[in-house]
Amino acid sequence: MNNTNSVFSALADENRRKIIVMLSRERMNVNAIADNFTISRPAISKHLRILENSKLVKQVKKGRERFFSFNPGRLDVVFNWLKFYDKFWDKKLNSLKKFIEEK
Amino acid sequence: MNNTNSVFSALADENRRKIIVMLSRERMNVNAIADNFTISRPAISKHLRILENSKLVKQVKKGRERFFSFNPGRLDVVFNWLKFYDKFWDKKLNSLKKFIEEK
DNA sequence: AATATACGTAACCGAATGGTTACATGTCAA
DNA sequence: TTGACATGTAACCATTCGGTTACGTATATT
Repeated sequence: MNNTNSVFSALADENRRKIIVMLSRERMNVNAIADNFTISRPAISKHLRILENSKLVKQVKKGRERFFSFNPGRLDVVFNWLKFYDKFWDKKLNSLKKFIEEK
Repeated sequence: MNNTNSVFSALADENRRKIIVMLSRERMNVNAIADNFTISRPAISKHLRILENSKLVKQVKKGRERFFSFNPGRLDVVFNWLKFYDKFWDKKLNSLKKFIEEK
């Protein structure tokens, strides 16, 4: 699967988006992630595998645990695709200006 | 299907992303769209239905033709989701500044 | 050494996805 | 009004998806 496909389809699932938001705050092991869901741990494992293949998250093994963390750089795939529509960015300029000025 | 899901999964297909890019340049009828693909016209119709349900494109009937056009405002769904990760935007500020200054 | 913990993997299942062909319908053109 | 054209819809099919339960394996703990 090509990069853009893998990223967009990884993001097309609500549970996976939730995992990403969680991992953006702190790295977590599989059980810690699964505790936030009602679905089974193997189901979470599958989602993590998909996220990993899309490179939106990465994994480090530590003893018997696997710690997952968010790879924000991978959002560039989305960001770059969004750029195809220049007018979209024109419309966004004002809010982005505000955002910048607040920093 | 909720808004975010419908938009991200609409974007998860390469053919549909290609349709969006095409429609962002000009509105087109179904046959004109299908001419750019090797898959069948009914397959294109299905993709258009999905894009329409996600509100990424809209349709106007004119005689026996249906003209489809891109609804850029709908990309806000993606944009807004991307905002969950503030640090992502911090990193983007410089390039966006440039972009703004060029306008 | 025995047991508990943290995961992965396999096999399975129903539903959704992306494609096809065949046909129906509404509109334009001769 | 007959025929061509633009498109939708239905039925079908193989594959993928998101979930499950059962089991295997490596690492800690006692």
